[in-house]
Amino acid sequence: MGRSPCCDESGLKKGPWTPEEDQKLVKYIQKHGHGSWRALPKLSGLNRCGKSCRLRWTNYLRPDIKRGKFSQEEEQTILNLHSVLGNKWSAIASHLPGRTDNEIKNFWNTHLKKKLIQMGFDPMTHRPRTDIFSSLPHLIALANLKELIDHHSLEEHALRLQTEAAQMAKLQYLQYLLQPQPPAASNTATSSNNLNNIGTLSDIEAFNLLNSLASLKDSPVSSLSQLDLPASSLQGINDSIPFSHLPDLQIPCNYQTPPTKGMAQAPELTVFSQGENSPISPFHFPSSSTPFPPSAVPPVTQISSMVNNLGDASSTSSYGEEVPSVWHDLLEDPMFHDIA
DNA sequence: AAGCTGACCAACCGCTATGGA
DNA sequence: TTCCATAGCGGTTGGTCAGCT
Repeated sequence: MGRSPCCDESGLKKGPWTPEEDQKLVKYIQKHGHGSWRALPKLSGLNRCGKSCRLRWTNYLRPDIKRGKFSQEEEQTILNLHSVLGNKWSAIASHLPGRTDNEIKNFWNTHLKKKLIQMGFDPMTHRPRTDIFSSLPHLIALANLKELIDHHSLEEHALRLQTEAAQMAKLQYLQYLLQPQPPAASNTATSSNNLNNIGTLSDIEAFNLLNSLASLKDSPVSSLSQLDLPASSLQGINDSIPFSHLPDLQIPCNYQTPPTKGMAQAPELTVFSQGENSPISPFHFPSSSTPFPPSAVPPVTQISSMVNNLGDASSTSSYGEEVPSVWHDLLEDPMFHDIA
């Protein structure tokens, strides 16, 4: 079966568009609409294939396209939506008026993805990257890290903290989405929760978020019921979503959220390690400097930077423990560099 | 000044989905 | 139901430009 060639047909121009071509296309569409893209090039006098015309129009010439740098809010929205939707660029673009999927995709690939990687996150899962720890068994054997093990396996602890923080971030974000909005902050939309704050997050997308959270059920302790979610807030999503059939969400740590008072103040989150009575760290989420609503990113960066600082033997991390000096020795070892 | 490198982004490629005959 | 044309989407490529050596 032959796919009809697009621009390979004889004589059709490819490559960058000239201002004259742009003008022809815009003039034609303004006068006649695009109608059939296949027929458009002939009718408008363009020596291009219809697909090329369509892309040029939708990605560049459309009058409602917003150009220029992405704002902080847009960046945050992209991060939030990507953590839920993945590489569904058109779905993400539908929440950012004036931005095209192509533009968002480019922005992601050239900026946001790198940012996440630099901060130690897997840009696809928005979770801490574990690959940097994959050589740990070698390193432990290499450096005889009894001291580190005595320190309650700091690196494992840090890794666990990262994972927990990522999971909590998602829960926090879900909780944020479902919070009832104070009347003053609400707009005219019928929904009464913060789903409005990222445009119109669809029911399906909210459901996907819930499902992604439901996958975190490996360890005991917390459940959805521990979230500060008034039953009425769930109505804002969709009555047809069978919440009662969702698996009970299991989070591998305790966490407490003081009752939130509308949107004015971000909830403070204190992390408790499983089975322990005191907080495992002075770790509050979100920190005063992190943007709100949070994506999966902000809280974890604190721990990530702490892990990155492990090589500095004299530093005391936000974790509150002195970094074992053995890390310093380890990093000095030439074999470490071979592995790394 | 020339060459190199990396960032950026418009455009293309190829696949899937959709709708009409 | 099948086939085909078209639209839409996400991944990739390649040209341009700025900064650095």
